Amino acid sequence: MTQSHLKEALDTLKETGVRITPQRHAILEYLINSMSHPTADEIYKSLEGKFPNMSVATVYNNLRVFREVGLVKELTYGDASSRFDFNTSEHYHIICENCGKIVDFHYPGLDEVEHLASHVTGFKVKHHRMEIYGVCPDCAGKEVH
Amino acid sequence: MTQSHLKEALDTLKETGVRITPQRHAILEYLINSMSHPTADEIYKSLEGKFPNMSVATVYNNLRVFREVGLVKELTYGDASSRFDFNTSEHYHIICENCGKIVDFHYPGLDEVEHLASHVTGFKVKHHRMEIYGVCPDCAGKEVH
DNA sequence: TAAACTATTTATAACAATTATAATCTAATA
DNA sequence: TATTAGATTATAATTGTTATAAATAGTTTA
Repeated sequence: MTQSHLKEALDTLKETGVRITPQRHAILEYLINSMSHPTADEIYKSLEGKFPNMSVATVYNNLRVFREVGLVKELTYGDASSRFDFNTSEHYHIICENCGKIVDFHYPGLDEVEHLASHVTGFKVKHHRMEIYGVCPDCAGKEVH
Repeated sequence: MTQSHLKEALDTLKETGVRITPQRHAILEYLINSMSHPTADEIYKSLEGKFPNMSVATVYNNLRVFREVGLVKELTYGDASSRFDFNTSEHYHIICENCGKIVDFHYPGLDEVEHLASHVTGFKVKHHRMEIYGVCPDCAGKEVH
């Protein structure tokens, strides 16, 4: 499953004329295998064993490239740095306010809300994002008030 | 209406023991009257006529104070800086991808989604956020591809 | 009211995430 | 092989935000 995602992603790069470099391959692979929605810096640190000379700029550059061809989504929450999510099927995120964990949450999609918003505001609606906030089961026990 | 919002907000500050300084009064007033979901810097610039010596730090500090007592919501999108929204009734935002305009959009609230998310993930759900993206009527005509 | 204390503002420095720049390196093409 | 374009690296610059310390204003207590 992971392998097919990677294969498809590489095909997308070929189709859009983006060269597949070792760094790009590794960043993509890491993103696909990671369930943790990593920051650019986390990716950078995780790959420095494999690529001791890789620059942070390379990570940022390529995340931007991936985003531009639609392979990756950038998630911005209140905290300092963006998180990156390999763009598979449509899904939302639920975020723990205690430990920061981000968990995928699949839901049919809110077509109705999009339609209503379009009707009320006159916008040509393209897409939407939603996050749910709460406390995860792990933190629920040890929560401090 | 605006006036009553301001009055209520000042009451909230009194209740929570937060001093009402001229700067705080002005920042609150600006936020309430503004329909544009301003950044900290926009607030700072808008008030420099009234408070030539006010520091940017004051704006940030007080926006944090307001957020902590629930008067203000911080909105973080993909772009560089946070936007601040006076926290009246529950509403969502629809954002123009062309000009960046943010328009309020009222909707009943997605209790059902919160419940489902809670059920599926085991989180104790607190709240959620949603933004809709598209192209506003003003930009729809002159859109470039 | 005066003195002591606390909160707030200011000015400035520090910080951290991201982007820009220029040089180097790699790969593709002629 | 020579030329060119694209990608990476190292580093500097930028920007939004936060931390710090001194100055100021407001509140409380004697």
